[in-house]
Amino acid sequence: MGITGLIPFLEKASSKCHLRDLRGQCVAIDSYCWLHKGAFSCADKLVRGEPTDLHIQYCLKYVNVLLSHDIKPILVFDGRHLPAKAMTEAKRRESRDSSRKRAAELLREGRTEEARSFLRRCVDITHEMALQLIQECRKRNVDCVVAPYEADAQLAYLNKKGIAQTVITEDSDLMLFGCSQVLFKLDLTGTGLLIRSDKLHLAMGCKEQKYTFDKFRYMCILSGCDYLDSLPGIGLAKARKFVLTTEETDIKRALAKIPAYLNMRNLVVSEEYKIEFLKADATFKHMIVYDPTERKQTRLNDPEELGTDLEYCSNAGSFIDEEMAMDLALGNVNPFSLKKLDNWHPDNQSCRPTGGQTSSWNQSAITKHPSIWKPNYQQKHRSQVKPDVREDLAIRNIFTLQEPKRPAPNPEFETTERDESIDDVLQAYGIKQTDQPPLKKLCLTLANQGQQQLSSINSVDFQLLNDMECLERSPLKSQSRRNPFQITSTSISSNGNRRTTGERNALLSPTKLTSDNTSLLNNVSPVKRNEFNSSKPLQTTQTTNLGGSGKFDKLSRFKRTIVSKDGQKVISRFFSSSSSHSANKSLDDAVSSTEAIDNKALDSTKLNESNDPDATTVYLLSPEAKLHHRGDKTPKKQLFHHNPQQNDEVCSPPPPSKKESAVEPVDSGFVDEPEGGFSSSQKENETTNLENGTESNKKSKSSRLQLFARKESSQLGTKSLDLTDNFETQGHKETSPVGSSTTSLQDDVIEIDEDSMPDNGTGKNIESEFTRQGHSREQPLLKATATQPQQKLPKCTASASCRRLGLSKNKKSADIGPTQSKLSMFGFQKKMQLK
DNA sequence: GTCACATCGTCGT
DNA sequence: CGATGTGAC
Repeated sequence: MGITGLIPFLEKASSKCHLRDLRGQCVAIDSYCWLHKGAFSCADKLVRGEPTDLHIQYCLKYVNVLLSHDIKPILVFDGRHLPAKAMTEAKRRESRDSSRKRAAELLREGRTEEARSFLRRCVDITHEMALQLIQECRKRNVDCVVAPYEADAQLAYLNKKGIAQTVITEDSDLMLFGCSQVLFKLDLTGTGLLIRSDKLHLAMGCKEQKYTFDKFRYMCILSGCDYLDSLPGIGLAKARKFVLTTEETDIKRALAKIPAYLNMRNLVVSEEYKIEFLKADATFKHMIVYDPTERKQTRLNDPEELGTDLEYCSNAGSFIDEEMAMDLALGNVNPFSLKKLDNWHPDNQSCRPTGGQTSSWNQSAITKHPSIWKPNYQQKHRSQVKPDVREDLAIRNIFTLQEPKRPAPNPEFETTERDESIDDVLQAYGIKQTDQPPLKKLCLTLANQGQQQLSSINSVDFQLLNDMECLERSPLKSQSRRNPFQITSTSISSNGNRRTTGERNALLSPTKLTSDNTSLLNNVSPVKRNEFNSSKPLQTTQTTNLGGSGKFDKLSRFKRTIVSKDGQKVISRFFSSSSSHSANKSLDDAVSSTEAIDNKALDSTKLNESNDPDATTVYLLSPEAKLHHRGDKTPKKQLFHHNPQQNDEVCSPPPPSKKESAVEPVDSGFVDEPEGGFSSSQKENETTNLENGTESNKKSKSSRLQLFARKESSQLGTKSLDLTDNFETQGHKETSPVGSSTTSLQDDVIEIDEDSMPDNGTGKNIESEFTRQGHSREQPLLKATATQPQQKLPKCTASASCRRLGLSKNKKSADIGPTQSKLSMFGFQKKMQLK
């Protein structure tokens, strides 16, 4: 049950967070949450015992999203039930049984819809499901741990030990176990609510000096927790009042004073309650957990260290023998029966990851994260405590075991890496220093020859050059045999829409990622980057400093916005109304359908249908968003129309939407791009490609479009240019997707002449904008053609989005205006208006 | 204002 | 599991 009302109570200790803010970290996940949510998609099958892996795939989507943000996930699963929770579990089982019976009755009566709702309520997350997910994770080299008892304590232990810097869960109990920071309400777009324990005093409403974590925990237990019901009439508010009022340090004596402090004369604090309170407290502090690096069970905190009488630890679990404990932690045994189900062992050579393969993932995926099960993991990877993507945590290439890809930008570099030598930096990025001079020379030459020449050089490289110069490091020496930044690969097949596996691999290979360079070194020297951005017209990143404060954290939350011409409407992805729920199939349909739908076949059909040279479209969705909105009927996708006469063969176009005249809020990705985050964008594309190879074309096109936008922004004046040749392969026909493009460099604004776009007057135009340096001027940056129903817009409200984030509707940002307030809330807000 | 309790949604398309 | 609404005190 958690602590009722705790998350809203902790509002002041919480902040909206995007996974990009956790880049480079190791994160421990309460996998039950994902499995439980995922089980909703196939509840009837699970209840009936029919084979399905939809819930597993749902979890893997989350794993994928984490990987795409350079985050090492550790999936943690519940183990045995604590004696203290036996009652709760019995009640749940009872409830599930009655739901099942009710569902069966309704089914017999033919009331299938009602039956369905009861079927959902009786889904139990079994260890077999957990094992199914664990096995998929093993294939991908994603670590999993089954807790001896509750996952909560295990998560807290991984956090306490420094193995995981953040914990992801939906259960507010995690805060009581002492996690330093917990991410709640994570969605597939990567946004969540981060609560930090060092801010808890703000939520408690007391001075930092007066605050102790013990007080917080006492408050929560008093208000009622899993291990102890609250005294009647005591909730969070009264418990808070009490723990802040009493000066009594001995909690047992303090408890006796509750009625007096709270003016509740009728309240009786029994001796039994006091003991149960101390037991509950000890359960939170000393629950048995598993240490994967030591390979043994231990307690979350040492009772001796905290002066806790072991007598009170009776509800905190008991130890089991070492070998069984290991098997339990690995997931090999059923936690309750201890029956052996699997025989996986990290030391066993035959248990190496083979790569993921599911019905919708037709690419293998093996992360290169070091496993926590490797001996001396913590000694070897101590730097994990300090986020550092370069050595330990980078997902170098989750597709293959090829050479590492240069890691995505890490905001942490701003503070931690600035003093490194350029050699170190370049090496860290897998760039040989000898690779640099020709590029540098070329850039300088071209720069000297004037702006016109720059159309033939990747402006991203110019940015890199500048950053290198800004670093003022020792001159680089010899000539390179290979320029890692040069545009080499052939990303587009001549048939335009379909790539062979080889072509796809080429597209995904590290050397292909020329666009990664966008801002690699920007992150090394953001200050210099800013200087560069403001002083030179050749601007390739969308870096924006909304507040003009120079604070990089604000920079990192740069917002690319999509605005109307008058800039009135502000619509974020969160304002997008969710797609209307289609009429549910009858339960009979769902449960009796034994013909599995071949998604792959469906997708390929769509792809073929979409192969229409007259209606080339490009998704502007972020890869994360695409995870959500796949398929041509999903409403949140934003289509970008190209002039077919421009011989655009960028990639396979998705089938044009049926209602081209309608417009839907533009979604993310395009606006959600981390600053300079091209590598991450690419990576995300790769990751999402895992799900479905046929998606790769449009996704990579989205990526290129983003680059395209940036490249456009780098051009002065009005100029028509063949952008794609700059970053696509030479020798492949690929012309600018739009005819004439105008840019306004000073405002980082790109304007693509809408007249060049064949929307035939049926589409609505959307203008997007980069705001920069606090400019309030809203300039059109990109006009795109959208295909979504305009009618959905009014549904989108700020309060709805607040609710979604678990924030108070009344929450306001004091120092910024309403628009920027929203911007800061969502990080990647967009403004949009429809004509 | 605070708390207790009941009810609903969680996915997917 | 949390979010939300309602009613009692």
